[in-house]
Amino acid sequence: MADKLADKAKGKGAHDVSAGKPTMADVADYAGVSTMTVSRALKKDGRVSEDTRKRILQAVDKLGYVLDQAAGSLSSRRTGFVAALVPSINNSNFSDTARGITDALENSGLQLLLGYTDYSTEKEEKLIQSMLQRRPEGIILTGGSHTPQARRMLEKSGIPVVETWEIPEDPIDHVVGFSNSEVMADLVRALAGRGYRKFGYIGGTTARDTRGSLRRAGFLKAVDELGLGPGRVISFGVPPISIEQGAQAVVSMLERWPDTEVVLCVSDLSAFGALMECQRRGMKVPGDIAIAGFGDYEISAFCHPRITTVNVDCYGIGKLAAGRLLQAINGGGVAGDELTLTSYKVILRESA
Amino acid sequence: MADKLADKAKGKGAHDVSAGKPTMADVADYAGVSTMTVSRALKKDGRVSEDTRKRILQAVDKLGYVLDQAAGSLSSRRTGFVAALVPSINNSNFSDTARGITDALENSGLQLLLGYTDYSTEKEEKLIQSMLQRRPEGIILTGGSHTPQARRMLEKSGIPVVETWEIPEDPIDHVVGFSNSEVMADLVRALAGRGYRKFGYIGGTTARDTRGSLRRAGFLKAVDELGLGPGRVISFGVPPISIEQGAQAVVSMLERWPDTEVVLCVSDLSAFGALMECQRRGMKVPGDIAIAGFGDYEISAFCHPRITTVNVDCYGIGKLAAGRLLQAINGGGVAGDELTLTSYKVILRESA
DNA sequence: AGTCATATTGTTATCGATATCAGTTTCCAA
DNA sequence: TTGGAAACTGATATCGATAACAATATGACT
Repeated sequence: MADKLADKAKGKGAHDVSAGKPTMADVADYAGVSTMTVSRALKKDGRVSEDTRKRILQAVDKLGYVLDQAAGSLSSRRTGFVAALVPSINNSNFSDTARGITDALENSGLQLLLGYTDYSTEKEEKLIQSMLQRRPEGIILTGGSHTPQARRMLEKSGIPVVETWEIPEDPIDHVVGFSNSEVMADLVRALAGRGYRKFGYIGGTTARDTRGSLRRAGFLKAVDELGLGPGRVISFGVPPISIEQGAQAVVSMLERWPDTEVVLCVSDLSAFGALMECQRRGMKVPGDIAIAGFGDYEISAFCHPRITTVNVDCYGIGKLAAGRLLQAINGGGVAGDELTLTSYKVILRESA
Repeated sequence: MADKLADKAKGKGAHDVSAGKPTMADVADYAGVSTMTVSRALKKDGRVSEDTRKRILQAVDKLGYVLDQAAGSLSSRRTGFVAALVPSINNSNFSDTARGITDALENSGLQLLLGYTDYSTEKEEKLIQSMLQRRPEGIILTGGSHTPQARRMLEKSGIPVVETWEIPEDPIDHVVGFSNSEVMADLVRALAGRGYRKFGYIGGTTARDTRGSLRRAGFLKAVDELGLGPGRVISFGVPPISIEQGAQAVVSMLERWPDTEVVLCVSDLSAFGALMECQRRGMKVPGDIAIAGFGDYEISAFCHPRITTVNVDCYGIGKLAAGRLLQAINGGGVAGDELTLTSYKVILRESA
């Protein structure tokens, strides 16, 4: 009733244009239609006559009206959000994936909620919880390791989930990724094919970076299968992997096993660090020692010598994952497989 | 009244737990309190007795309840969103800024909505429009160039705006940045101090990357002021700036002005490309030609030779911008200046 | 002319939380 | 004891949009 008084004060039905943000009701008043018609006019699919639509758009422009999606979400029960969690955005592999997701979402009307886990499942759990409060219509994760609580929340949420960048043993829902161990093993085989025999590996230690651990496992397995003795492994600290760590690790490698012929790195960044450190010490790459990376970062294609690596189509992972999510959200049932294997390619360049 | 019937059908007050997502009312029922008490219990500041809080949290856990922030936003009129637009996330300078923003927002309870403009003011305008529909409580932009429509929308929105990475002539609201031209000029002076006299510059052409244009302007101005004749400029295409462009541009530079002593680049990425290309051609850097970059990317500190550059504290820009935004959102009036100049530092290394 | 499909617009009832104000209880000082 | 502040808790009325269904107009077709 306070409302009625207010209305009276301003003149019945004449919503006050000057004060506060205009609402859809203001626009409706101004255009002489109901809010429902305004609502319809503002969506592309709305069935409204050209004439009234024009009138409404004029009113919108005149009043400077901006649709309030929070209100819309509540009543339509569709928030138009999609959540994606990546370990770090300060890593061009993952930012490429984020870009792929963004591009795939471009014309879907969905808004991306991006979060960084810092390679920590605990932080991932917290993020999942806070993301779910926004009622996203789907969620994209990196990797297959999650806390039990995180899994529970995701399962209960009832929204489609896409895990990326790995092939989890026990997937939650959809998967778009590749086998890190197998890809690394392929790289080992390719290099063995080039004649290298004494293999070294540089990578992180912790279980925190599961993809890194898988790559190391793939390295060890392949070296072993080729009968090239136990692989030589130098570990450094926790992710994020930096160039500097690669530089330090290659020094340790050379101290411990001076006759190492080729060093594979968990990431192009560490490979680059290793390469530069070798050059700084006057070593020839690949003459004195060969170096290979993982991830096909831009630098690897342009540094000197160019770095042998594996391209794992980071952008494509994001694009496919988001596409799969859209299918699951819109199409309801998904056609075909729940598992999408993404392509990868060993890229032999000059460094190994 | 339909409500009452429904209630009756299920048994008065006994919200159906098994079906659909539980709401706050379900939790309230289960815990034997009102929704208001549940609401209070779920915020840290809520004044609820320890006893009932525990009971409520148990109910939440039991029912697997997840707060719906869309509904909360509507009634509290606070969405808890902050929007940030960066030109590209696939550029470590801007992803560092994004990281700074994220970190500053960490414990504020605010959720970041991140968008990529691809260096286009048109796309920025579209993004601003769609972001505003989410009713963010503040917005962070990169750069000072915006479409008139974008400015209008921002001004009408009534939320605090922070422009970053530049000092706009006509700021919308708050600014956290530095003078791209002045910083580049400083770099020129520092290199002139090292004895270089014939200056070249590699950078983009378009007005699209205003920061790039400002840097070039600063270069030309400084070279001129030092009486070192007109600077030699090689332009390449539109952003994003790639390593490859730097490699190509340095070739053009050497063809056109073979006696160039030092080449400054709009970004470390192009500097790196130029450096590698020179090495590939057997040129000594800095012996035959010196190279400098801008932005202090990680590679510059580790490549061989290390690249002389300018650090512009990308992370700090993000952190300060978000801090400033928080002040404006919470504190209401902002203490002190609307303009925050961020620090920068010329870093002389081996390449120039 | 009458019937029915189509196009357009309106009415009503929520969506799920929180602000606000109003009770109720507790506890302590006088 | 008792008044009254402080601590809790609850009832009610929104917040601003949209779904679902209803109503009306328009026109085509038999």
